[in-house]
Amino acid sequence: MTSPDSCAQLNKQTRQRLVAKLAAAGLRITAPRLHLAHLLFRHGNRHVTAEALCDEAQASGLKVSQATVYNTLNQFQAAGLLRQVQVDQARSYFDTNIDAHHHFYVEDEARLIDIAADAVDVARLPESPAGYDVDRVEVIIRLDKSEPSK
Amino acid sequence: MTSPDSCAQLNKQTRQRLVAKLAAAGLRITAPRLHLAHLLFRHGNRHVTAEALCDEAQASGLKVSQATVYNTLNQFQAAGLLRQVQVDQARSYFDTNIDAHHHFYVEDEARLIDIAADAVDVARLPESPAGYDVDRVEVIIRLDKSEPSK
DNA sequence: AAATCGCTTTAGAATCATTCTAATATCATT
DNA sequence: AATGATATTAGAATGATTCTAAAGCGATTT
Repeated sequence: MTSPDSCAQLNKQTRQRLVAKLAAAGLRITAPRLHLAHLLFRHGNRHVTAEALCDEAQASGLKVSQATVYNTLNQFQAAGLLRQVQVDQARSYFDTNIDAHHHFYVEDEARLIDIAADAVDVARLPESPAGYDVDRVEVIIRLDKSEPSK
Repeated sequence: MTSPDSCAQLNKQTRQRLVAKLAAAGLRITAPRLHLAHLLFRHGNRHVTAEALCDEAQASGLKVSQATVYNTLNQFQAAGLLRQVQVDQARSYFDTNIDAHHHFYVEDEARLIDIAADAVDVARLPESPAGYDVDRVEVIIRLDKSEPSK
Protein backbone atom coordinates (compact mmCIF):
# COMPACT_ATOMS: atom_id res chain seq x y z
CA MET A 1 0.00 0.00 0.00
CA THR A 2 2.80 2.33 -0.86
CA SER A 3 1.91 5.76 -2.03
CA PRO A 4 3.94 8.73 -3.25
CA ASP A 5 5.19 10.43 -0.20
CA SER A 6 7.48 13.19 -1.31
CA CYS A 7 4.98 15.74 -0.04
CA ALA A 8 6.54 15.64 3.37
CA GLN A 9 4.97 18.90 4.41
CA LEU A 10 1.39 17.72 3.90
CA ASN A 11 -0.33 16.63 7.05
CA LYS A 12 -2.48 13.54 6.84
CA GLN A 13 -5.73 15.39 6.80
CA THR A 14 -4.76 17.77 4.01
CA ARG A 15 -3.30 14.90 2.08
CA GLN A 16 -6.49 12.90 2.43
CA ARG A 17 -8.55 15.77 1.16
CA LEU A 18 -6.35 16.13 -1.92
CA VAL A 19 -6.25 12.40 -2.57
CA ALA A 20 -10.03 12.35 -2.45
CA LYS A 21 -10.20 15.30 -4.80
CA LEU A 22 -7.93 13.72 -7.39
CA ALA A 23 -9.62 10.35 -7.06
CA ALA A 24 -13.04 11.93 -7.52
CA ALA A 25 -11.71 13.55 -10.68
CA GLY A 26 -10.54 10.16 -11.93
CA LEU A 27 -6.88 11.07 -11.73
CA ARG A 28 -4.20 8.78 -10.44
CA ILE A 29 -2.46 9.88 -7.28
CA THR A 30 1.09 10.93 -7.95
CA ALA A 31 3.53 13.07 -6.06
CA PRO A 32 3.64 15.93 -8.58
CA ARG A 33 -0.15 16.08 -8.81
CA LEU A 34 -0.56 16.09 -5.05
CA HIS A 35 2.04 18.75 -4.61
CA LEU A 36 0.64 20.99 -7.34
CA ALA A 37 -2.89 20.45 -6.09
CA HIS A 38 -1.71 21.48 -2.65
CA LEU A 39 -0.21 24.70 -4.00
CA LEU A 40 -3.32 25.43 -6.00
CA PHE A 41 -5.99 24.66 -3.47
CA ARG A 42 -4.56 25.31 -0.05
CA HIS A 43 -5.66 28.92 0.39
CA GLY A 44 -8.91 30.15 -1.13
CA ASN A 45 -9.20 30.95 -4.79
CA ARG A 46 -6.30 31.79 -7.01
CA HIS A 47 -5.43 32.69 -10.56
CA VAL A 48 -2.18 31.26 -11.84
CA THR A 49 -0.26 31.00 -15.04
CA ALA A 50 1.62 27.81 -15.83
CA GLU A 51 4.89 29.64 -15.51
CA ALA A 52 4.04 31.10 -12.12
CA LEU A 53 2.93 27.73 -10.77
CA CYS A 54 6.05 26.07 -12.09
CA ASP A 55 8.26 28.64 -10.37
CA GLU A 56 6.28 28.34 -7.19
CA ALA A 57 6.49 24.55 -7.22
CA GLN A 58 10.23 24.62 -7.71
CA ALA A 59 10.69 27.28 -5.04
CA SER A 60 8.74 25.06 -2.67
CA GLY A 61 11.12 22.20 -3.26
CA LEU A 62 9.26 20.12 -5.83
CA LYS A 63 11.40 18.94 -8.68
CA VAL A 64 8.93 19.20 -11.50
CA SER A 65 9.25 19.85 -15.21
CA GLN A 66 7.42 22.49 -17.14
CA ALA A 67 5.70 19.83 -19.18
CA THR A 68 4.24 18.27 -16.07
CA VAL A 69 2.93 21.57 -14.85
CA TYR A 70 1.23 22.12 -18.19
CA ASN A 71 -0.08 18.58 -18.28
CA THR A 72 -1.37 18.81 -14.77
CA LEU A 73 -3.09 22.13 -15.29
CA ASN A 74 -4.72 20.81 -18.43
CA GLN A 75 -5.81 17.61 -16.75
CA PHE A 76 -7.18 19.45 -13.75
CA GLN A 77 -9.09 21.66 -16.10
CA ALA A 78 -10.43 18.77 -18.13
CA ALA A 79 -11.50 17.17 -14.87
CA GLY A 80 -13.29 20.31 -13.79
CA LEU A 81 -10.98 21.17 -10.92
CA LEU A 82 -9.85 24.37 -12.64
CA ARG A 83 -11.16 26.80 -15.16
CA GLN A 84 -9.15 28.51 -17.83
CA VAL A 85 -9.68 32.22 -18.21
CA GLN A 86 -8.82 33.83 -21.49
CA VAL A 87 -8.12 37.51 -21.03
CA ASP A 88 -4.62 38.00 -22.28
CA GLN A 89 -3.29 37.13 -25.66
CA ALA A 90 0.05 36.09 -24.30
CA ARG A 91 -0.71 33.86 -21.35
CA SER A 92 -3.37 31.49 -20.06
CA TYR A 93 -4.72 31.88 -16.57
CA PHE A 94 -6.09 29.03 -14.52
CA ASP A 95 -8.69 29.82 -11.91
CA THR A 96 -9.30 27.58 -8.91
CA ASN A 97 -12.76 29.04 -8.55
CA ILE A 98 -14.93 26.75 -10.63
CA ASP A 99 -18.26 28.22 -9.63
CA ALA A 100 -20.05 30.53 -12.01
CA HIS A 101 -18.48 33.95 -11.57
CA HIS A 102 -16.89 36.77 -13.47
CA HIS A 103 -13.69 38.77 -13.57
CA PHE A 104 -12.09 42.12 -13.37
CA TYR A 105 -8.91 42.24 -15.38
CA VAL A 106 -6.28 44.87 -14.76
CA GLU A 107 -4.44 44.89 -18.04
CA ASP A 108 -1.52 47.00 -16.84
CA GLU A 109 -0.76 44.53 -14.10
CA ALA A 110 -1.90 41.34 -15.82
CA ARG A 111 -4.00 40.71 -12.75
CA LEU A 112 -7.37 38.95 -12.44
CA ILE A 113 -9.88 39.61 -9.68
CA ASP A 114 -12.93 37.46 -9.09
CA ILE A 115 -16.42 38.88 -9.15
CA ALA A 116 -19.10 36.80 -7.45
CA ALA A 117 -21.77 35.65 -9.86
CA ASP A 118 -24.46 37.49 -7.94
CA ALA A 119 -22.60 40.80 -8.11
CA VAL A 120 -23.35 41.02 -11.81
CA ASP A 121 -26.81 40.94 -13.23
CA VAL A 122 -26.97 39.82 -16.81
CA ALA A 123 -30.65 40.40 -17.10
CA ARG A 124 -31.21 39.59 -20.72
CA LEU A 125 -29.31 37.45 -23.18
CA PRO A 126 -29.88 37.12 -26.89
CA GLU A 127 -31.06 33.83 -28.23
CA SER A 128 -28.30 31.49 -29.34
CA PRO A 129 -28.03 30.79 -33.03
CA ALA A 130 -30.04 27.73 -34.03
CA GLY A 131 -28.16 24.54 -33.33
CA TYR A 132 -26.06 25.91 -30.52
CA ASP A 133 -26.41 25.92 -26.76
CA VAL A 134 -24.93 28.27 -24.25
CA ASP A 135 -21.96 26.69 -22.56
CA ARG A 136 -21.28 29.63 -20.31
CA VAL A 137 -21.49 33.36 -20.07
CA GLU A 138 -18.34 35.19 -19.21
CA VAL A 139 -18.29 38.80 -18.15
CA ILE A 140 -14.90 40.48 -18.15
CA ILE A 141 -14.59 44.01 -16.85
CA ARG A 142 -11.35 45.51 -18.07
CA LEU A 143 -9.89 48.05 -15.70
CA ASP A 144 -7.54 50.98 -16.08
CA LYS A 145 -5.68 52.76 -13.35
CA SER A 146 -7.79 55.80 -12.67
CA GLU A 147 -6.13 59.14 -13.27
CA PRO A 148 -6.93 61.78 -10.71
CA SER A 149 -8.61 64.25 -13.09
CA LYS A 150 -6.92 67.46 -12.07
CA MET B 1 1.01 64.98 -55.67
CA THR B 2 1.93 61.39 -56.25
CA SER B 3 0.34 58.80 -54.05
CA PRO B 4 0.61 55.02 -53.73
CA ASP B 5 -1.57 53.63 -56.43
CA SER B 6 -1.14 49.89 -56.46
CA CYS B 7 -4.74 49.47 -55.31
CA ALA B 8 -5.91 49.46 -58.90
CA GLN B 9 -9.26 47.96 -58.04
CA LEU B 10 -10.26 50.74 -55.66
CA ASN B 11 -12.55 53.29 -57.21
CA LYS B 12 -11.95 56.91 -56.37
CA GLN B 13 -14.78 57.19 -53.92
CA THR B 14 -13.83 54.11 -51.93
CA ARG B 15 -10.24 55.18 -51.96
CA GLN B 16 -11.13 58.62 -50.69
CA ARG B 17 -13.11 57.16 -47.82
CA LEU B 18 -10.18 54.95 -46.80
CA VAL B 19 -7.65 57.74 -47.13
CA ALA B 20 -9.82 59.88 -44.89
CA LYS B 21 -10.12 57.05 -42.39
CA LEU B 22 -6.39 56.49 -42.18
CA ALA B 23 -5.67 60.20 -42.06
CA ALA B 24 -8.18 60.70 -39.27
CA ALA B 25 -6.40 57.98 -37.38
CA GLY B 26 -3.11 59.77 -37.86
CA LEU B 27 -1.66 57.07 -40.09
CA ARG B 28 0.32 57.77 -43.19
CA ILE B 29 -1.25 56.63 -46.43
CA THR B 30 0.59 53.68 -47.91
CA ALA B 31 -0.38 51.06 -50.41
CA PRO B 32 -0.37 48.11 -47.97
CA ARG B 33 -2.44 50.03 -45.44
CA LEU B 34 -4.98 51.09 -48.02
CA HIS B 35 -5.26 47.62 -49.40
CA LEU B 36 -5.62 45.96 -46.01
CA ALA B 37 -8.09 48.61 -44.90
CA HIS B 38 -10.10 47.91 -48.01
CA LEU B 39 -10.22 44.20 -47.26
CA LEU B 40 -11.16 44.86 -43.66
CA PHE B 41 -13.78 47.52 -44.11
CA ARG B 42 -15.42 46.98 -47.45
CA HIS B 43 -18.32 44.78 -46.35
CA GLY B 44 -19.92 45.25 -42.94
CA ASN B 45 -18.29 43.94 -39.82
CA ARG B 46 -15.78 41.15 -39.75
CA HIS B 47 -13.62 39.16 -37.39
CA VAL B 48 -10.22 38.23 -38.73
CA THR B 49 -7.04 36.66 -37.53
CA ALA B 50 -3.72 38.00 -38.75
CA GLU B 51 -3.08 34.81 -40.63
CA ALA B 52 -6.44 34.87 -42.38
CA LEU B 53 -6.02 38.48 -43.41
CA CYS B 54 -2.53 37.80 -44.69
CA ASP B 55 -3.77 34.92 -46.82
CA GLU B 56 -6.65 36.99 -48.08
CA ALA B 57 -4.40 39.89 -48.97
CA GLN B 58 -2.03 37.68 -50.88
CA ALA B 59 -4.88 35.90 -52.65
CA SER B 60 -6.18 39.29 -53.72
CA GLY B 61 -2.88 40.15 -55.30
CA LEU B 62 -1.20 42.25 -52.63
CA LYS B 63 2.41 41.38 -52.03
CA VAL B 64 2.59 41.89 -48.31
CA SER B 65 4.66 40.35 -45.57
CA GLN B 66 3.34 38.78 -42.43
CA ALA B 67 5.08 41.41 -40.37
CA THR B 68 3.23 44.18 -42.16
CA VAL B 69 -0.10 42.51 -41.59
CA TYR B 70 0.69 42.24 -37.89
CA ASN B 71 1.98 45.80 -37.74
CA THR B 72 -1.03 47.13 -39.58
CA LEU B 73 -3.53 45.28 -37.44
CA ASN B 74 -1.80 46.52 -34.32
CA GLN B 75 -1.65 50.08 -35.59
CA PHE B 76 -5.29 50.04 -36.65
CA GLN B 77 -6.15 48.77 -33.22
CA ALA B 78 -4.06 51.38 -31.45
CA ALA B 79 -5.75 54.00 -33.61
CA GLY B 80 -9.19 52.70 -32.67
CA LEU B 81 -10.11 51.39 -36.10
CA LEU B 82 -10.20 47.81 -34.83
CA ARG B 83 -10.76 46.01 -31.60
CA GLN B 84 -8.95 42.93 -30.45
CA VAL B 85 -11.11 40.16 -29.06
CA GLN B 86 -9.52 37.68 -26.75
CA VAL B 87 -11.43 34.42 -26.76
CA ASP B 88 -8.95 31.83 -27.84
CA GLN B 89 -5.63 31.05 -26.29
CA ALA B 90 -4.03 30.31 -29.61
CA ARG B 91 -5.03 33.19 -31.85
CA SER B 92 -6.01 36.84 -31.69
CA TYR B 93 -9.12 38.05 -33.43
CA PHE B 94 -9.54 41.57 -34.74
CA ASP B 95 -13.05 42.97 -34.95
CA THR B 96 -13.97 45.76 -37.33
CA ASN B 97 -16.95 46.58 -35.17
CA ILE B 98 -15.61 49.12 -32.72
CA ASP B 99 -18.93 50.04 -31.13
CA ALA B 100 -19.77 48.61 -27.75
CA HIS B 101 -21.07 45.12 -28.34
CA HIS B 102 -20.59 41.55 -27.26
CA HIS B 103 -19.83 38.14 -28.72
CA PHE B 104 -20.91 34.61 -29.13
CA TYR B 105 -17.95 32.32 -29.53
CA VAL B 106 -18.31 28.88 -31.05
CA GLU B 107 -15.28 27.14 -29.67
CA ASP B 108 -15.53 24.09 -31.91
CA GLU B 109 -15.41 26.24 -35.00
CA ALA B 110 -13.23 29.07 -33.70
CA ARG B 111 -15.95 31.41 -34.88
CA LEU B 112 -17.06 34.74 -33.42
CA ILE B 113 -20.53 36.21 -33.84
CA ASP B 114 -21.41 39.77 -32.88
CA ILE B 115 -24.12 40.55 -30.39
CA ALA B 116 -25.52 44.07 -30.48
CA ALA B 117 -24.92 45.95 -27.26
CA ASP B 118 -28.63 46.38 -26.68
CA ALA B 119 -29.32 42.66 -27.00
CA VAL B 120 -27.61 42.08 -23.67
CA ASP B 121 -28.66 43.74 -20.49
CA VAL B 122 -25.93 43.95 -17.91
CA ALA B 123 -28.17 45.44 -15.30
CA ARG B 124 -25.81 45.64 -12.40
CA LEU B 125 -22.04 45.79 -12.13
CA PRO B 126 -19.91 45.56 -9.04
CA GLU B 127 -17.92 48.58 -8.00
CA SER B 128 -14.39 48.69 -9.37
CA PRO B 129 -11.59 48.31 -6.88
CA ALA B 130 -10.40 51.65 -5.56
CA GLY B 131 -8.01 53.35 -7.93
CA TYR B 132 -9.33 51.66 -11.06
CA ASP B 133 -11.83 52.67 -13.69
CA VAL B 134 -13.84 50.51 -16.00
CA ASP B 135 -12.32 50.49 -19.45
CA ARG B 136 -14.95 48.26 -20.95
CA VAL B 137 -17.28 45.41 -20.19
CA GLU B 138 -17.04 42.38 -22.36
CA VAL B 139 -19.65 39.66 -22.42
CA ILE B 140 -18.67 36.45 -24.13
CA ILE B 141 -21.24 33.73 -24.56
CA ARG B 142 -19.51 30.48 -25.28
CA LEU B 143 -21.54 28.12 -27.43
CA ASP B 144 -21.59 24.38 -27.95
CA LYS B 145 -23.21 22.51 -30.78
CA SER B 146 -26.52 21.40 -29.34
CA GLU B 147 -27.06 17.68 -29.23
CA PRO B 148 -30.56 16.62 -30.09
CA SER B 149 -31.39 14.95 -26.77
CA LYS B 150 -32.94 11.73 -28.02
C1' DA C 1 12.22 67.46 -60.29
C1' DA C 2 16.43 66.20 -56.99
C1' DA C 3 17.83 65.80 -52.10
C1' DT C 4 16.51 64.78 -47.69
C1' DC C 5 14.50 62.84 -43.54
C1' DG C 6 11.47 60.03 -41.21
C1' DC C 7 8.34 56.49 -41.31
C1' DT C 8 7.23 51.73 -43.60
C1' DT C 9 8.00 47.48 -45.27
C1' DT C 10 10.58 43.39 -45.65
C1' DA C 11 12.69 38.70 -45.04
C1' DG C 12 14.29 36.23 -41.87
C1' DA C 13 15.72 35.48 -37.25
C1' DA C 14 14.27 35.58 -32.50
C1' DT C 15 11.02 34.94 -28.79
C1' DC C 16 7.60 33.08 -25.95
C1' DA C 17 4.08 30.09 -24.41
C1' DT C 18 2.67 25.74 -25.13
C1' DT C 19 2.76 20.97 -26.95
C1' DC C 20 5.06 16.93 -28.54
C1' DT C 21 8.37 12.98 -28.42
C1' DA C 22 10.21 8.94 -27.02
C1' DA C 23 12.81 7.37 -23.13
C1' DT C 24 12.59 6.52 -18.23
C1' DA C 25 10.16 6.24 -13.89
C1' DT C 26 6.26 5.38 -11.01
C1' DC C 27 1.74 3.57 -9.81
C1' DA C 28 -1.56 -0.04 -8.78
C1' DT C 29 -2.40 -4.78 -9.52
C1' DT C 30 -1.16 -9.68 -10.03
C1' DA D 1 8.55 -8.83 -6.58
C1' DA D 2 6.72 -8.75 -11.59
C1' DT D 3 3.69 -6.69 -14.82
C1' DG D 4 1.31 -3.37 -17.60
C1' DA D 5 -0.59 0.96 -17.78
C1' DT D 6 -0.09 5.65 -16.91
C1' DA D 7 3.11 9.75 -15.52
C1' DT D 8 7.05 12.34 -15.85
C1' DT D 9 11.04 14.06 -18.03
C1' DA D 10 14.46 16.80 -20.86
C1' DG D 11 14.74 18.57 -24.81
C1' DA D 12 13.07 19.31 -29.38
C1' DA D 13 9.23 21.04 -32.07
C1' DT D 14 5.48 24.13 -33.04
C1' DG D 15 2.94 28.20 -33.97
C1' DA D 16 1.70 32.82 -33.20
C1' DT D 17 3.72 37.01 -32.71
C1' DT D 18 7.53 40.37 -32.39
C1' DC D 19 12.05 42.00 -33.44
C1' DT D 20 16.05 43.41 -36.38
C1' DA D 21 18.56 45.75 -39.57
C1' DA D 22 18.44 46.85 -44.25
C1' DA D 23 16.10 48.62 -48.21
C1' DG D 24 12.00 51.29 -49.88
C1' DC D 25 8.70 54.91 -50.08
C1' DG D 26 6.23 59.34 -48.96
C1' DA D 27 6.11 64.04 -47.92
C1' DT D 28 8.73 68.27 -47.58
C1' DT D 29 12.23 71.36 -48.73
C1' DT D 30 15.38 73.12 -52.29
